[in-house]
Amino acid sequence: MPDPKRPHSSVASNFQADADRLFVRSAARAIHVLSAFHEADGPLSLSDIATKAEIDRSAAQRLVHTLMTLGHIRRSPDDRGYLPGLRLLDHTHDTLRLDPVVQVATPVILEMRKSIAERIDFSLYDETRVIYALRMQSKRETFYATLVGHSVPTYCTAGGRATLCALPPEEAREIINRFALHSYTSYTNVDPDSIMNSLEQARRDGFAQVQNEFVLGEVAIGVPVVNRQGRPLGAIHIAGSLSEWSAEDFARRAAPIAQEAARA
Amino acid sequence: MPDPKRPHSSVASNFQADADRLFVRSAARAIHVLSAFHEADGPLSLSDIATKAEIDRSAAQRLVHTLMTLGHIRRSPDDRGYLPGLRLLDHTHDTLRLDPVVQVATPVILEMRKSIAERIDFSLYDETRVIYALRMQSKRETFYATLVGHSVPTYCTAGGRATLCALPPEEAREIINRFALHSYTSYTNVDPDSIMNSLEQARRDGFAQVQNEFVLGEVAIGVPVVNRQGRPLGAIHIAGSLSEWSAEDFARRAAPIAQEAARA
DNA sequence: CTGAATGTATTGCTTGGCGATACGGCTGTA
DNA sequence: TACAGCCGTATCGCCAAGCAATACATTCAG
Repeated sequence: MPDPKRPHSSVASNFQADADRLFVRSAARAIHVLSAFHEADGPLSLSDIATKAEIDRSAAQRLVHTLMTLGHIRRSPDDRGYLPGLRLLDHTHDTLRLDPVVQVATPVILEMRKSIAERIDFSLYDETRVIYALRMQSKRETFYATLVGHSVPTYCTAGGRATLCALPPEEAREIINRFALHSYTSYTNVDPDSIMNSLEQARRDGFAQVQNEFVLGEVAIGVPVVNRQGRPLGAIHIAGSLSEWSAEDFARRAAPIAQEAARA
Repeated sequence: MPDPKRPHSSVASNFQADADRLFVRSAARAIHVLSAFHEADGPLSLSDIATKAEIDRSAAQRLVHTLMTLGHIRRSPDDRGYLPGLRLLDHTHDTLRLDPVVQVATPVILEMRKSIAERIDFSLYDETRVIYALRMQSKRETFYATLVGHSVPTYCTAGGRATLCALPPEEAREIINRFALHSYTSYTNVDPDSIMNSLEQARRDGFAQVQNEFVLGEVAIGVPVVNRQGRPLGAIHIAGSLSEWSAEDFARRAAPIAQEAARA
């Protein structure tokens, strides 16, 4: 029962099911502060951060102060708000460098690049999305979503479908259902049954192919990378432009390369 | 005066000059836990983390537990320790995507790639080091230090010297002195005066050139990217192999391209 | 000039986090 | 096969670290 003397109700226990005696709230709040930038498209003020992290301004002040002294947050160059700090990139490096999948994938991807000039990526599986971890750009790169750490949905991308098709169908379905399916282009497939069919097809072919569903004018094929038990760890994918390739030619050319790479 | 009843002396206030009433120790500790992986070369156990983060096992347990529920730490695939979690890559993406320097550098770098086939990188200045933020690999890439977030010293790399030469000499000197100068190769220049001379040279030429000092067989040139006040923000650098280029040819070829790019 | 932002600083109360300790399960070895 | 030494996990009582509220100096827009 809430203590009437408490100035504010403790209803919002600030995330995390209560009575987890090992959960350190301040630590989680610090992470929430950093995560506030996920929904940002420019520098954030203290109040912005407080809102997005769902804490009060005081907490935001303390946490931002702390994270700033550690280099994980900095003021924006024009002194008009806060930005993620460069020290975060050190953790990036650790994450990639220590990831066993990335470790073995790196030389293979570098080798692949010799056989095909298109854009090659390696991404890691994270349930409803895959996260770009290694990127080899092609000569003609237009948009700038070419950053490491970029993540895309599993249900409508070649790399994503590749990982899903390595799962038991019921698990894949569960993940697709969990998603708020969204039409990125007029070609995006948002029907769960139809997506399941694509997975079935990909399982037969040994690779997933997607055209126009996420980015218009793009054709991509993806091959899953699985562990010993057959569970997906990530995917290798190759993307090309539909103005240069027919879908069939692209698959014929790229799929064997990716498949061979995935075998290693 | 220390209370004799306190079971352990509070001498070690766990980093951070005391009496900073805004400093949230638990938040800092969480970051220290993540930073423990900087000195790791494989999965870490709880005790490893405790040691490297300079906290006790209990604290490590609580913090790791918390960070794990947030996806910033995970168990290693073979269940033999902890690794940095994939959620950290989301912060990577934010850091790069929101960085104003990266924002303007990206299209320029992508454009550059059309004119030269060697390895092109863009890195951000962080005092004693520069951190790789954008990477365009060349065809023949051998080692796998090709990851985003990788950082290298300022004093003996082309990108680093480029940023230093944009600083007032006394500041550059101060940063060089702060460094434990280390010979990466037998060619590494570890004499502060001599490094200062290289900076002077780079200032005259408009670009910094380094051969063999950090990686044997490699020649690289770097051009600083500065803000309106002339302070360094980062550097564009191009690296090639000494087996294919003479130092002079490489500079003649690469420097103008990089300089033009830096101007934007 | 005013009103609403910004970032910064202070304070007293209390609960969240602390550190010690214990435990069961592996693994390697003596 | 016993044992020593790790591992990760779980519990508990105490108290200072962290909390929320509040106040304030600046800056900027209207």
